Amino acid sequence: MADPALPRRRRRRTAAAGDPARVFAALGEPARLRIVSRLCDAGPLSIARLTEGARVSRQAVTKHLHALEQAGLVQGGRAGREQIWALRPERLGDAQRYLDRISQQWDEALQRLQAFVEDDGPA
Amino acid sequence: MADPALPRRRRRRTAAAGDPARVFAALGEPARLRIVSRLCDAGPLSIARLTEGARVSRQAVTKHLHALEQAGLVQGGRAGREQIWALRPERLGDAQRYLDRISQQWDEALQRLQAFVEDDGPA
DNA sequence: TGGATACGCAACCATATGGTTGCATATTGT
DNA sequence: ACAATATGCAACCATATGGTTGCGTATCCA
Repeated sequence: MADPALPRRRRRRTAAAGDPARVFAALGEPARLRIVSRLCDAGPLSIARLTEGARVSRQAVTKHLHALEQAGLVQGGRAGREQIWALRPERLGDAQRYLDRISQQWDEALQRLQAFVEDDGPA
Repeated sequence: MADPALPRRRRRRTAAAGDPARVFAALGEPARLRIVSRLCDAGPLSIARLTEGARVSRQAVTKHLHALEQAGLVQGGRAGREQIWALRPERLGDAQRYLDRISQQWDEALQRLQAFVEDDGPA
């Protein structure tokens, strides 16, 4: 990590890996999804910087950041008088893998259906 | 702006592909995520069948199904006195691709950071 | 036909959620 | 020290959300 603002690993109170709904819920709010997106391609940003691009107040942004933190998607740390928030891509990976898994289940279900049709279907 | 001269696009009640937050919000409710998961590996199910596995009332399940429909994740149809709901995997694919995209942005940001460190960093 | 099954609709309720404003605190820089 | 900046905290508010119950309707089947 190049950013000295990021504190040491603080793994508390964040969503467990086996809680995909929490991550999806966090991403399900347009303002929050935007924050995640911005952190994704701009790197760690302060609350003030994040508020610049948003249409809501600083406090609203702060609340969203806390929600994202609860979901394990972002992590914050202080740098002087600023609080810097950074993306934490692990949970995004979790969400991806979850979608992959149920998509695969869907494909398997389709295959089972095909097998059933071939077996029992119209002669 | 929609030019009135252009052929009108089919207006859908369901979420547009470019509305990932809506899909994530739909998946962000544990009960709904469970419904999606069940439809994924069990195939189309009636409301009664879906209610069997749920801890909430049939009406709650119905509401969730409507929410999922709004997000474009499921589609319902009648079969006699039953209403059958089926998964609609396209939106899941959209969500997957969205996560892929921002994950990739994150990777590119990391690479930019590395390039910056190599260029300007401690000699 | 009549009962059982499957569902839709509407009203209602408690809480969660997203947003705001006001004010206090800490940090920076002159 | 002082003003400006960046943030935290708490109260407050309107609406959305998830859940329930009650009741009416359609369909299946004996």
